[in-house]
Amino acid sequence: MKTALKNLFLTNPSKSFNSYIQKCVSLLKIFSDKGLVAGGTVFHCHLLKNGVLSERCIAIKLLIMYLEFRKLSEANQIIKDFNGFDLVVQNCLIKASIQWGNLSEARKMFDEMPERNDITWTLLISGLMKYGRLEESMWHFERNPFKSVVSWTAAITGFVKNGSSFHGLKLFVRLLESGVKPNQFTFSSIVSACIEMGDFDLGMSVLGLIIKTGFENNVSVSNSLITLCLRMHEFDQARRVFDRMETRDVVSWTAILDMYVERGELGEARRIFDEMPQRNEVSWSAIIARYSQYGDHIEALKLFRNMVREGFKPTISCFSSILCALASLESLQAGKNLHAHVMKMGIEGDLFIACSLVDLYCKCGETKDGRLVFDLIENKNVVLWNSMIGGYSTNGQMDEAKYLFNNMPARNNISWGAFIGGYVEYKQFDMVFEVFNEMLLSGETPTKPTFSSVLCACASLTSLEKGRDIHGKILKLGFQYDVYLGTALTDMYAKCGDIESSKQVFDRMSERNEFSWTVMIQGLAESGFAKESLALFEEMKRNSSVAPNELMLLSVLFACSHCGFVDKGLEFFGAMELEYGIRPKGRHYTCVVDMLSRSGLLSEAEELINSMPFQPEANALAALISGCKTYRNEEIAERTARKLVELAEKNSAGFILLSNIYASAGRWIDVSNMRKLMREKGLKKSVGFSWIEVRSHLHSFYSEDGTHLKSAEIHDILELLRLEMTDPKHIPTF
DNA sequence: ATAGGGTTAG
Repeated sequence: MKTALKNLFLTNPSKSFNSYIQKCVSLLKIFSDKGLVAGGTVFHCHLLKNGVLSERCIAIKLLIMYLEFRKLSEANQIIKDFNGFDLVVQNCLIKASIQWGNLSEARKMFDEMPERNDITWTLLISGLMKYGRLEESMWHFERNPFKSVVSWTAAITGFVKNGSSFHGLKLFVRLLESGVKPNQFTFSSIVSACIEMGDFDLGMSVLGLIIKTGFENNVSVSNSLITLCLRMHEFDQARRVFDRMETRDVVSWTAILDMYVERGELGEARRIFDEMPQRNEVSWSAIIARYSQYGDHIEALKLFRNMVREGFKPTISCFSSILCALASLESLQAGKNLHAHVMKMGIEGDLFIACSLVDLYCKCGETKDGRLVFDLIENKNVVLWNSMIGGYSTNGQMDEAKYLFNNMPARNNISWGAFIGGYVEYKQFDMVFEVFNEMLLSGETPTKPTFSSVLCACASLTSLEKGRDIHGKILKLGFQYDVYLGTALTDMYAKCGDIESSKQVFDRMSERNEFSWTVMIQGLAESGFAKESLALFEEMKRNSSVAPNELMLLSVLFACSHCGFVDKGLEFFGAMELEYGIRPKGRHYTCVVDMLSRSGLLSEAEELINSMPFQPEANALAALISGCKTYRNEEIAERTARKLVELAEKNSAGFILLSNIYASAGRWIDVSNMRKLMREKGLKKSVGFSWIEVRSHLHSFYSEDGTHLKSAEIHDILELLRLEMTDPKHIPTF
């Protein structure tokens, strides 16, 4: 930009007029492409001063610039000065109307034009396609007297971008039959169609045609071919295409960068990124998006800062990646700052941005602000609806989620999944299965994450029957087990007590992550297979790159405790911080206290409690008291009980345990005192409930009675049964 | 005027 300006001022308009005009034209294009409103306006004055506004090409470029800036009055002024509407000016206006989404205006202008050229027709055809009006577009295409490659390509591209690749291909065949020669744009589009249809073989036969017509060395065609190979996971082939290219542009580099990212080789990708001969905002977006997708949000933010520092203007996709990173980090303040920035740029109406913003606010627990963003968007798409429903779901606002779900104009399987996920997270399992069944009845196919959340519900209910049923459905759909689904199945079987099936699923998984190992180790430990659990933990340390985590160590300690491996347990406990860098939490202490108390090491257990850097869990004290009971140690029991009373002042868990201990000792007066005290303090025991399944419908019963619809009837029947059992002479009267 | 790389929801 700077050099272009300097260059211009060195040119004398009176001496080399043509070169001067050409430089002005290219500068105007820069102003309008980069959206430099102020610079463009000043440059307008400069042109006025030099008296070159009457030059046709200058006036047109100026008009295009003002249309780009949406400065309508300035644009109209230029049209007036230039003496009205010729074909080129009208084409510019049609293009602007389409860009601003005013299709009816574009149609009106088109219909009223006295003459039209190929560009006019193509503008309308591609414009209609852009807004999904396929039939209307084709109607014009068929009537277009100038069927050039460009209009053919516009129509083909329109089909591909609207997900009708097959129609695009049919049109391509017609193009070949008509004798018009396809160009590099056409081929790029056709390769995209193959990608969209997932048809690698078809892509390869198109490649034959590309070579035959001599386009194989074209940069953009090669770039699409790289993407074709990437999508089909033919990474070596992709690299071969890249290596064969004579010239590569920033797109080629970005595509190959993405290949390494896709293979999970982020280090190699970063190396390529750092060594790329040229970068643009898309290459930046690509690497930033991937860092965020791989969970390194901090690095993504650092890269974003570097990008801005190097003077690149972040694109919409880049903003949405960063907003997504901020959502994952739950940094509300930074998110709000970026929101302000987005508003300043005037892109808050973009659907990608809006979705990310809704997600950001909801992940930070601010569903109201999320809703504000949601309500401001006029043309909502499914994704936006789903974001909002998902936001309410994760925040437990199921009534709001339900209302939106019932009133959305169009649902897809992700909407169902988002809605069901909320019920899973907030443990309303009867609703989970009700909605899930409704989903199946509606003919929607659940996605993998939906299956895994429903499996999680089965695990929580320990409903093996339902779990197996879901497993069957997954098999029937022919889903490949991915890590998430495999882990969910492993967990479900383990929690439902079918440890054999659990092990089977785990053994068959081709890829295992931290969660997979955790659920299996935990499953074995909690099902009483302590030795196997410990062995698996050792195997993981030996054979995988997964590092031990808090939950695994809890399972390992649990296993040691239940196997009576006191020494081994203490060894693991000691190694937690030193070897694995995990600071023991309350749960770990409780587990070790329990282990010591079970084996009669009461004073060691008491010592451990006293040495804790923070408040012990009430359960730890209860475990010790229970040990004292087994090994008859009144002294420690008394001291510990006093601590429990102290603790009970602060939380309800302590109260409940204490009253349970009193109850098991038969001290009913103390029990009733505790209950009274709890009521006075407003402490509430979390509600207990149980459930049964009748004809695949789930009935829940809460400890506060009367929540079941047929509660009264059930009690009547119970009374009948009781009578029958206690009074042999009683004859039931049905 | 037409094309290729990056972006949102569970």
